[in-house]
Amino acid sequence: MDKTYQPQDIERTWYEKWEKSSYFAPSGQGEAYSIMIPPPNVTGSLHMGHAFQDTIMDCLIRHQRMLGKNTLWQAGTDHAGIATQMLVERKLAAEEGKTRHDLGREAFIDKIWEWKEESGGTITRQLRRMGASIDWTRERFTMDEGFYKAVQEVFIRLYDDKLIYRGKRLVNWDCKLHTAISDLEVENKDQSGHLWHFRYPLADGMKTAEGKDYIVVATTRPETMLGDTAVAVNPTDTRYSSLQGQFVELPLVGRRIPIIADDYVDAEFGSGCVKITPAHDFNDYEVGKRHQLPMINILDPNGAILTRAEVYNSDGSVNGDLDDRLPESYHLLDRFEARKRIVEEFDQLGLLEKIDDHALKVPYGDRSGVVIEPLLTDQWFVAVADLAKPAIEAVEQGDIQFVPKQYENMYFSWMRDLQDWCISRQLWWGHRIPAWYDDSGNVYVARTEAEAREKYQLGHDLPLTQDNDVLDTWFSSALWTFGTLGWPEKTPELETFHPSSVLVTGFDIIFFWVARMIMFTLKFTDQVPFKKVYVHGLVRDQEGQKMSKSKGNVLDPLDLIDGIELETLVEKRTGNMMQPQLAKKIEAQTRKHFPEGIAPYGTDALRFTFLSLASTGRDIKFDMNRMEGYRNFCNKLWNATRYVLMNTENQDCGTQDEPVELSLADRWIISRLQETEAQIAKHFEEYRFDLLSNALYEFVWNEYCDWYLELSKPVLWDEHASAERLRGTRRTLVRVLEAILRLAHPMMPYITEEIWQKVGPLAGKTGDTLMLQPYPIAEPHKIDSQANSDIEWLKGVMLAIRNIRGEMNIGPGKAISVLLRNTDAEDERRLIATESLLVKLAKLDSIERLATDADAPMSATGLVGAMEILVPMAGLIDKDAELARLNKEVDKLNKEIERLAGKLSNEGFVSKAPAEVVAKEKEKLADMQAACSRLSEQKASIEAM
RNA sequence: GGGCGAAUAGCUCAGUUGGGAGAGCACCUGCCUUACAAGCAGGGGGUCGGGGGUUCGAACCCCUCUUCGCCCA
Repeated sequence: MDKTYQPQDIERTWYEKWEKSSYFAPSGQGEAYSIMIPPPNVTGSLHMGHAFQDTIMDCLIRHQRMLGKNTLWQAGTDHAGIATQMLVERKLAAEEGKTRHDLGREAFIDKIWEWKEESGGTITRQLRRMGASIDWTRERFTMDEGFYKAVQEVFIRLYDDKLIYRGKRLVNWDCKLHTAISDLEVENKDQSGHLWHFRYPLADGMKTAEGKDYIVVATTRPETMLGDTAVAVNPTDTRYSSLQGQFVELPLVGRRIPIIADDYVDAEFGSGCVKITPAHDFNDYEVGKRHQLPMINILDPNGAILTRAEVYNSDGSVNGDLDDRLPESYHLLDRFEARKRIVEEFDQLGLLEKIDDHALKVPYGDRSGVVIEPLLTDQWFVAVADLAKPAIEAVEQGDIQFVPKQYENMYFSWMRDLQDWCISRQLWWGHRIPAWYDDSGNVYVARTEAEAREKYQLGHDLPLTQDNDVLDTWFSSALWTFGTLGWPEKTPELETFHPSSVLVTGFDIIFFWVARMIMFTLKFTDQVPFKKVYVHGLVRDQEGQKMSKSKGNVLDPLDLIDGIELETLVEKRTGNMMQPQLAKKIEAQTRKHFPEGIAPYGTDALRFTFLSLASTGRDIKFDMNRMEGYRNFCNKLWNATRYVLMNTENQDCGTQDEPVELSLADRWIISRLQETEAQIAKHFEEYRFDLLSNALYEFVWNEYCDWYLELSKPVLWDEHASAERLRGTRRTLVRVLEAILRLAHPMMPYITEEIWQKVGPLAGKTGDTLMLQPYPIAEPHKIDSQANSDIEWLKGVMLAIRNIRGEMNIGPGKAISVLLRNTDAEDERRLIATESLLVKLAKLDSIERLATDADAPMSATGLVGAMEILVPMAGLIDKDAELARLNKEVDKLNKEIERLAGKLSNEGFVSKAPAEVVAKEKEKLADMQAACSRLSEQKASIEAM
């Protein structure tokens, strides 16, 4: 083996071997355990969030596989409607100078498929590098034929059950992409804008309480006034009580609109009057519905002013009564141009009261980057009220449990205030809505046109055209757990692996995905989609910022695995940017954070880092220093193995269960292994990957390496040791290491597999791969509390001696003599058991006992319980150094004694605290007082010399 | 404005019915000791965001304020 751990040498070959050997596929034996990957975007590449999430899933699935479950981890990608369409459109424009309209719908979709075949697999290749033990033979894509069948089936059944309807509703409209988009795709940005205060003249000669012939409304979007259909005030606002039910004359358009009263209006804000534009604002839309106001749409799909407004009644039906004319000078004027012009015109008319600066949130499309307009359009909706009820109950009753539990509140709060879900998108790429229309606009929903004719008994000559829209990608994602297992067919996979065991996901998509999966899955399978939802935090950069391409702080997980030169990293981060003006800043930032580029850390170190960061918090700040620490941990494990192999290969390790004699150290490390196994099992149970990885780290480094390997040396290097004793130690060395490898495998699959190939056989294990070995389970009868306390005592003695060496500057090479005083029977017993170990590990010339009252030569002193450890100072140290050291100790003890004495002299504590707590404190105080007086005596005697 | 979350060592974070403040990294000192300098040994460092309350006892429970983050209006 190399002297240092070199991850790049071992990773690739193992993954290929595992995959080729079908180790990832379900075993077909045992209880089923399944995880469905949250499908990443087919256009995407692996980012830190994926890598984090996939590490957790892989850790879970490998653990369950080793526990003997019939495990399925199924992966796939979603078709990402907008993202994919845009990507291929850009490519088409760049390469052929064409738009999708030049090609037509079918040819364009063919182009997308071509692109998908060539480039769609990036992320799955990257997943392999992460070591993800996915059953690739069952990889799914939301646009697969079989999956489309499930999507259609769900749509048709929901429609037939009246849970899907089509209607004219207000949606988030992207004026550049010409489609409705979901709330998830809208990014609200803080911006400083203005609040324009307009005077609206009162009709019919009415006057306000103050005698004015107008009222003032304030708006952040003046252009929408062309579509106003009311002015609202708070019903309790006495300033306007006489005006409720009266009318204003809407300037520029001359429309007569009512003054209504509604609680929605905040009397304290502005003038207390609000203009109501139901067709262009979500709040106004609700107000309009409450008051049966007409809705007047003034914008076209580009966000320009229409030549004629579209007027609807509050139920969405066409209103032919109201005047639909718009001022001619605004026709086809862009919304922002119109805004300017309207403000000017109000000013000229003397109707502009004032302009205030105003901070507001402006919605932007996250793909297009343009301001989103609420727009009245014909869209398909899912009526979610009936679906939500069982979905809420499933969580209330515990059929689905969130981990951590607090996220259930987040889920409930959203589910109890649910809006109907707009599922149609005006795109070409996606699942086309299975609905047909005749010339008079009647809707027929069926799988095919032929089926529609049959189902609705339509004549062959009735012309039908299919709906042009496609479904929201989340609509298909909501079927992911059962749609990918073959539903609506009753497949064996569906029978075995549904419901899935756990969903691993970020809290940011609880609403958009998790909740919808629960609703749809319950509706169509009468099963929950998953029994648990493990919700993890979001990965952020070292400054706590969200990682995003425009901020230039993204890290590619593969660069952390393979390493990357600084210049390449800078180029990667600043090349091909949406906002090139940020490049300089990003370059500087990158050079500051990664002055040397990034070293190759390997997959296992990256995975271990993710796991150790997976606590219950919402933010995960990724810290390169921690990853370096865990790379070092891999190296530690590597080198511990080298030591074990050097001392066991081609030697008698008791593989055939020959008789052995186990030393105290052997019994101790076996005992601690059981405790560690129990701890790890508990942490797995509770999804505490941070505590889990920490428990492993602690055991491997601080116990196995720091103590057990050292304690094994005196045995293995002892020429007089018996065969049983040598065998016992060798067997323990390899067996414990082999157990460590199995314990660690779900976290660090590569290094453990590589090492296990050598260590496994020495521990008597057979099998081609560590992956399929049984996971270690604690055996409580092997917990040896006496061995534990004896070794703790030994550590105490070692620590006392090392402390004296360290502080007295006695080099590690220099052997010293030790005197022991005030030993009790237990100390004596332990001394006999460990003397040879102490002599070798602490590098001692001799250990001698002194009678309890005997005088000692001038010595440095340490305490283990009541036992004094004296290191004679002759020729070694100066008096002052030892006195300083003792003073420090005595001061520390005195502080603690003062605190405890105070506590125990408190009447309240002694009478009210539990008796065992009081007894413990008393004992502690007595021990410390004893220790303090011993050290003080020692101080006095040194001073006297 | 409403809701949620966070604030513990220089940094990143643990801290499980309330009972002696921890880890890793960084720092200081000494060591190339035959597994490992990506290491070993020893050491220093915290008013647990501020204030108030409950309690014999609070990092932990309650109230309040401050700062930061996210979601919603």
